Amino acid sequence: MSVSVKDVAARAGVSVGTVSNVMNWPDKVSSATVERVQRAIDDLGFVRNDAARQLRAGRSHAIGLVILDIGNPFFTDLARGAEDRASKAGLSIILGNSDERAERESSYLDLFEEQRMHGVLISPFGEITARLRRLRERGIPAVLVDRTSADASFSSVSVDDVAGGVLAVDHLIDSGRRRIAFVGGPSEIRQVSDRLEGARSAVSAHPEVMLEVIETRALSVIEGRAAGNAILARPPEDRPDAVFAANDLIAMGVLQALNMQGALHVPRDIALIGYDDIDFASAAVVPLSSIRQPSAMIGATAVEILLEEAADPQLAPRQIVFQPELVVRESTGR
Amino acid sequence: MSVSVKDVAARAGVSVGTVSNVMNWPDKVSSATVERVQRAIDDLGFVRNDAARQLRAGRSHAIGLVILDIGNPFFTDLARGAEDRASKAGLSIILGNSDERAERESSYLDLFEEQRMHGVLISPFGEITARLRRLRERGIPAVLVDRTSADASFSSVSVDDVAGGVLAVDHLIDSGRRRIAFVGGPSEIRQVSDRLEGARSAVSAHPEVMLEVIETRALSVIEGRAAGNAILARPPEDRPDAVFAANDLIAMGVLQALNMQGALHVPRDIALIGYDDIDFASAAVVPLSSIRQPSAMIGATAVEILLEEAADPQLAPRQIVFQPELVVRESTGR
DNA sequence: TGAGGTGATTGAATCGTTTTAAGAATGAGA
DNA sequence: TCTCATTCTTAAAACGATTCAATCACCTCA
Repeated sequence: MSVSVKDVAARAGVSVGTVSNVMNWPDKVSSATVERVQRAIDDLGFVRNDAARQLRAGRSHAIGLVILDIGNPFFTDLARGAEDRASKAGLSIILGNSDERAERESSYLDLFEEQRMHGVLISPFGEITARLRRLRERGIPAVLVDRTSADASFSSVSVDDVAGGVLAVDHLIDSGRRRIAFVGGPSEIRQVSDRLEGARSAVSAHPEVMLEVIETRALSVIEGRAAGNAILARPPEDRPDAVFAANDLIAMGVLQALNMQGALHVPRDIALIGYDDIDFASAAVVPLSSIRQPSAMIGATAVEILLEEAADPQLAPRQIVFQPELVVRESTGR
Repeated sequence: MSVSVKDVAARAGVSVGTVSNVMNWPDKVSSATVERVQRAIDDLGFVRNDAARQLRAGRSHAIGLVILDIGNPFFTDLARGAEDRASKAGLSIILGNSDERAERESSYLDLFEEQRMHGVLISPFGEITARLRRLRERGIPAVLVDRTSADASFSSVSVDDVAGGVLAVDHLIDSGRRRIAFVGGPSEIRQVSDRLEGARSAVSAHPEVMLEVIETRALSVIEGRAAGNAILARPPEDRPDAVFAANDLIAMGVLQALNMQGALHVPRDIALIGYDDIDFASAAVVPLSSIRQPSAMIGATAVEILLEEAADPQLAPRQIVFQPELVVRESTGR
């Protein structure tokens, strides 16, 4: 059923070793032989068996990537970046979606260990440091993405959410806003608390600016709309003149609520800035200002570090932190 | 560095064959031995090497899935359904995103052939029938998802988009609308033309109902908003009283345009129905009626068929077509 | 003519698991 | 005591690509 190097060797009239050399070290083989073997490969439609290669090599030619949520554009962009970088090194990416469930995360790590992956990239959900440590002992390096390693024992590539919060609020203040509401939650989510911390720190430099926090139960459009309606219900003098939403979904909800009645206008009465810069942000009724994270770059950099650690397991872990970027659109204009 | 069956066997004081039996055919081994071997496995932290298993088995324990667009919730839901069904059979899903690029699609097929996958699920983009045929000759079955096979030489699992068009327009007619506009495009996309065909067929049974087509250049929010503005610009007597959008993104754009000015009201003046039932549909300012496709079911069914074909390559290809479902929300109320 | 060198090719060993035929141990029945 | 079943267990042979020491062919130069 299947064609093997043996068949190719027989057809080309050479030994299996030579066939292997043609594929992996063509310089070692005379050009006449290369051509003859190549023709045999084409004639027979030979495709090498990766399992056999892997067994011999001791490790796979793929990198495992476990992400938290495949529905989140941030992670799919990250995966794309990782894929592009990996394919340059002749490696492929195996994508796993943990869906924020510890048992799924764990079963992907099992799979990746069984497959003797070249390395593992993971945005961790559960407590997996021990697992990763064991993988490393077995020669499979791991790099954290979008999270930092608590004890710095693993390399990580993440984004500075505190700086993002500063960026957003500084922009609001720069454009003349003085009463800022932070909308988002729950605050246990690190991204939320970091962004809020950034907001607080930006405000602290301006005594004339006030910051209030409107906590939501989730980072969804629905919750954002509820918060927006709550703002609408207040007497005008109690309303903020700017909203910093913890992510774009919240911002879209707030925008819908404020615009709905026609009583208030974004950005005239209230400026609005979101976070993540998802595709929908630019397609909103009023295009949303937002904070963009270099998602693809994170993926690419993580692969880069992983490759270096795979080549030299002695390397000290590194923590890479990217800076987010302000994207100004209509929703914070005047 | 790595622990192998040999090490386990040595520690448990049995042969490697027995260790293998403990893992794969525990009934063949006395319970005392099972326990002893199991302890050795745990003590040493043995994880079997999948490459070696695969090499011996001749095929991998994974199914390859190539989708068109990882950013589209329809496909991620489909992937989730496939994953759940596959894991019940002890198989894992390797997800590839072709991004509607022929060369990426092709390179995933290369990868899957090198890996001697258990089978391949694919929503095809380019012309790949010949490739799939070769895979089948080599013992790797393939099932098409979200597309039918032109010559019925492969099994497929898809959704009846024509029926979806009928569902949508019947619902609009049932709720008293008489002047319906279909908004979507480009018409080369099969989904678009099928849905329009369904709309036409629903209208043809009602001589009092008119259908017009407003073609867009893409299935995006922006294009939808442009179409909505075009409708707004018409004199009131020329406007449709219902819009059937080719997908939810278009529908959201139309909704934004119509609601923006406050001149028209959805659903009072114009009813609006979308297609796909994405998460954002229920979170829109006016919750969108839509046509839901059983995405997860498609994935699960495709895996099911694939497994049957993998077990018996002689099976005749089957074409499974699912029926879409009407989801009524406010946007088509009165 | 023969020693030495160079470059191309070979063939056997190897990776870690599963499978299978053969072997050992135990017990039952004659 | 011997034979025949019945369990369990073993050892060796796959699977297919890669690697590396060994061999071969050919050439150069003393």
